[in-house]
Amino acid sequence: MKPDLRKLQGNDPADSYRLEDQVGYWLRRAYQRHMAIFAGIMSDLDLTSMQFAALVKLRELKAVSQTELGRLTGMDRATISGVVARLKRRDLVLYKPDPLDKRSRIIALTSAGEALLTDAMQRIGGVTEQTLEPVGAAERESLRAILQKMG
Amino acid sequence: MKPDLRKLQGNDPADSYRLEDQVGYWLRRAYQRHMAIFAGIMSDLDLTSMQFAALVKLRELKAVSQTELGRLTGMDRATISGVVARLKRRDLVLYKPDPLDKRSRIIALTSAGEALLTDAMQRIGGVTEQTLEPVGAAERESLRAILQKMG
DNA sequence: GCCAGATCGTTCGTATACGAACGATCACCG
DNA sequence: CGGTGATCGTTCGTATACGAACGATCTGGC
Repeated sequence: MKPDLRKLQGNDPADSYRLEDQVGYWLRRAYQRHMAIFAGIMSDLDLTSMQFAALVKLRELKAVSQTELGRLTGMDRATISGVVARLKRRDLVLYKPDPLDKRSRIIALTSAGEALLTDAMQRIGGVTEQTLEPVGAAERESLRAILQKMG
Repeated sequence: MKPDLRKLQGNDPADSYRLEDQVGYWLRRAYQRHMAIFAGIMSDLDLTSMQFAALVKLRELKAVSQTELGRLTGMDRATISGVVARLKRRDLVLYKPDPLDKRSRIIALTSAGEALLTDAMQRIGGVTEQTLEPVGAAERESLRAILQKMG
């Protein structure tokens, strides 16, 4: 039975490799779904998850250099540069010179930024809830523990 | 004790929100690290993980329409369009007309594509191993189960 | 046989992501 | 003090990612 058209002597690891069995694929899928949920819930605020992350960090720290803000939110210098520029264009953040370092640029929230963030903050629980909806409480804790080890 | 400068009546959910506690953040970090590992191991092949995913699916299915290839690898029409175009430019895939549907474009591996994929396939185990290195065997299975539910 | 609606792939616009090279500045060491 | 190496932010080039609008084609129903 099961004639199986694949070569019988298939010792090539390639033969049994399936995209659907790979960690990277699972991570990507889950992250992609999370992003879609975020975008859906925040759509009328016109705020991406990276912009949100930057605003959250700014609210916590009041003022940080651009590169440090990138480091804290997991974006490299080139990436945070664009994210901050777009927030600045909408007057959600402002630039201040660093008196101690002429190279550095200090970023801070504007009141418009705080207001938008307050709004977003009220919905972020829904994003988490929808993202984790298929996952039980005990599993959520496992997930946290494992992903934190991996990051 | 603990004078805590924050408002004492702080019932605002915003006050306790920390980026580092969010699922989206963990997922992003883990995925980012995985991508860096992939890029490092495959660097001399000049192959991204999305290009790899496309080649893997093509090897499995021999020939698929472009949009279907995107669906199977988790890329939308606009994204797979660029990925396939870059593979075509390097002659790793070829285009064939679909005799049953003039709108459709069938994609298939070239021998160069197969050769490159064989090479990549020999290293992919290392990518998985490094990605999951901090995670024990039992946890790997938990991770798979949870992420699959979430995707 | 024809038309309305779905689907195929493209293109545009926008937003990450990140390596590399760059000029400006800083920090430290001798 | 002077120089060397590190760091700050920018810019360029490339690769995803995805919504939206588009022309071409297909499909089902009448």
